[in-house]
Amino acid sequence: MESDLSQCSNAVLRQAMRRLGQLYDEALAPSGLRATQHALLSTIDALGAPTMGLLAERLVMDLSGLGHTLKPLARDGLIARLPDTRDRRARRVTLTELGRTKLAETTRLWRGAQDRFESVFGTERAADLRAVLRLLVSQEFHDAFAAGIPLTGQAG
Amino acid sequence: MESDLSQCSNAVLRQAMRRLGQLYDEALAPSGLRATQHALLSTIDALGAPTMGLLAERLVMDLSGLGHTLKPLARDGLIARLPDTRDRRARRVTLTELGRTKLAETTRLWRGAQDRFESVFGTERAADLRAVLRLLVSQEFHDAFAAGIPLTGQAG
DNA sequence: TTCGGTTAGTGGCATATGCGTCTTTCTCGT
DNA sequence: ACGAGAAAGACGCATATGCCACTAACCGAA
Repeated sequence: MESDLSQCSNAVLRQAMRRLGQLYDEALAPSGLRATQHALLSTIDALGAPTMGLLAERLVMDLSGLGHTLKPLARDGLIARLPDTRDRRARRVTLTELGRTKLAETTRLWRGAQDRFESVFGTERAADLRAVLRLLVSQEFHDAFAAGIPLTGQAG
Repeated sequence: MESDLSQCSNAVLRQAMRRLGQLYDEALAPSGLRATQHALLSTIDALGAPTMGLLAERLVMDLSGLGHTLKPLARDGLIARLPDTRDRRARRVTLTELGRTKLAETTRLWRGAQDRFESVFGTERAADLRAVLRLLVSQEFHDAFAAGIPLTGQAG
């Protein structure tokens, strides 16, 4: 029937997220951090000392949601929020020494899960999946959806 | 670099979920329900009067997580949890009259979002995406991942 | 029948996120 | 320089979920 969950892109995406999230979380468990937290630390590290806004944009997250998510990491001393000297409204998020150490640890564990996923699911299939998801996350798709105009046929 | 988020299947999947979830939620907003709640009602309806366990399995959710998620729906009178006469431990989840009415409403709104997504993202691309995600959610993949053995090359 | 192990749910605790509202700053146009 | 409106976060509130510990029921084997 048309209400079959497997036909709803959003529902299937959510199920997949729960499943894969569990696998990655399991792999990262020894570090005490979740996969989402590793992604957070990793992105902060990659951006240097991003403002909340930039970080939220990169993670495709709501600004306030990001704020909530960062709290446990700040509480545990893995990150710090420094005031921006240029714009006193802004906050620069940075990794602490402890945060950098933790990131090194979670990165090692993450790589294990990532490699395992690739080899089991198939390197090519995994790469294709990421490509399609990246398109889904892209600004082009977002704009196209808002306008109700089909995406121009770029590689997906 | 290898820690680039776009290279992490799990991270990209999560970003895509946030993005798509927002679009579907927006479409369902007039009903006052979230996309996740519509999926819940829809699945309950499709299964008739499933036990919590069966429902959780179908939704690829944790049993207790499902219990929490059902609370708002029960509070608002959209579903009811009836004791199973055969097994007094089990609970049968069913839609109330109000729940059925609400489901009809959300289904209409959901179809709008679904159609829009298909036409913008591309019918074929959307179908392919769902197929890959279904494979990711499948028991075969789960078992293969646990064993560390590559999936046999079925269509994906 | 009775005891031990298993199964179905519940509740507490914690993270993950979005929305709306409020405060503090910025930025401009005049 | 001043005031209106935009921009960056902070917070409370609510849903989404998972893990663990605990209780109530079931189910076989002895």
